[in-house]
Amino acid sequence: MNAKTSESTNPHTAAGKGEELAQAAFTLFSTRGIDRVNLDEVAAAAGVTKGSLYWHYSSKKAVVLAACDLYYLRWRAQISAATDSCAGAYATLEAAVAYSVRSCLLDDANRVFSTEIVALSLYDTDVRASWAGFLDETQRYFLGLTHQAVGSGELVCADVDRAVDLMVAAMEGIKQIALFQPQICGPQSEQRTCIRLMSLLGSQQER
Amino acid sequence: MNAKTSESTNPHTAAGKGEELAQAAFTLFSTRGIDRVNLDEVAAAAGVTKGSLYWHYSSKKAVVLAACDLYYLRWRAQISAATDSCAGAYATLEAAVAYSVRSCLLDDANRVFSTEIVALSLYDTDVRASWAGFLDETQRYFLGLTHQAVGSGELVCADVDRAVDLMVAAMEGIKQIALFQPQICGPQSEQRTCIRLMSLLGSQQER
DNA sequence: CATCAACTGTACTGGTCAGTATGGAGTTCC
DNA sequence: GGAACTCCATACTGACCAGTACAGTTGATG
Repeated sequence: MNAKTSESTNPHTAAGKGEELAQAAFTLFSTRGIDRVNLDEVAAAAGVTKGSLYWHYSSKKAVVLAACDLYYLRWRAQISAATDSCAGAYATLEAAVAYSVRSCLLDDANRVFSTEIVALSLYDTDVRASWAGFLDETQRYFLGLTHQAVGSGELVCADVDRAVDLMVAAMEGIKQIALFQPQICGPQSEQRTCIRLMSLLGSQQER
Repeated sequence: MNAKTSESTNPHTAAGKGEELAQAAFTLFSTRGIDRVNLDEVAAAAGVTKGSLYWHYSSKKAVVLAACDLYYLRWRAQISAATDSCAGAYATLEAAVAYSVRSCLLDDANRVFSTEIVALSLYDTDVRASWAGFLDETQRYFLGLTHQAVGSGELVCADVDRAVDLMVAAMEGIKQIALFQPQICGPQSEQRTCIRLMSLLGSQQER
């Protein structure tokens, strides 16, 4: 009960050990899974020991939640990096879908981490709430872009809300199924997947 | 190394303790998760002790794989029960999708078990191979029905293979997302989800 | 210099649990 | 009747690991 609580919920010491521990935890969790990584390893990967880790975080669950927050931050940074050179809502939407598909199919760390968190969410309401917020954020992100693309006449879609729902669900499903069908991870399949997902959002209008 | 191997791979003693242990394991695993259930509990739920369990199964992993096989058996039984009164490929397809959506959205045990197995598949190649076979079976099931419906003129679909791929992926995604959006589990939403998924397979032809 | 707070390391505890060792009970078959 | 096999229970081991106790160390501040 030191500064633990404020640290884990509000890591104001940006590049401090708290942050470094969260990064080490994320790296380990997303390669070997949460249950298979102990906090001694996390601490060691950050260059400290468990005694120090427990000063920054009150429990393993707090470490997991910090790793989640880091994952969200990185998603935001990467999705905006993948789309910042795009002009127009439709092009942005295409780039965002392309980035998401790529990370679903090729980024093992992404798959491992999200699968682990989903499994944890079955039993832990805090983790579930955290991940639900993130899912909601991504959904709203795609929803906003799709509405923009429809508004600008680049896209025609009868029911944007449901279309985005379905597209996001399909994306999650593809991420999961890719683990069992590695053959769908090739570049040509990746592109076809993007086209299929985009078609769920409506039909593109020529100018 | 007793009769363990033959038992776990070929449970010929149909209603024996081996089967009963697998059922107990499935029930426990699909409510509390695999890591959170120990083999003493599994044995106790089947009315025996761990010593007996280890005569029937060589390891916890063997118990998990037996529970998987039980899950596959039950899926086959339930999907055929849900469709056996249907006349025609399209009606069968509709009923199969409706059953799958219902079990995705409302059946917690189904969600917990499959999520746990997917998470385990990240690290265990045997479990992954087992689940991959099941995914392949379900995919081929929907593929066969869709081809039939197209062949009989009830359905029009340009690319059946890709359409089924996408529909199955969307179904998996919906199952996962439902954990975080309980509001989509209502009956009216369930029906809309079915219609949406069916529309992925093509457009129905009036007779 | 004394004091306090931030931070870290070492060593330990307590609980959990997969897997093992072993000694049976019941049955079958020679 | 005894040998062999099937099935089961009791008791134990050994490893793992989250969390705790506590004693530093460092640096800022009055």
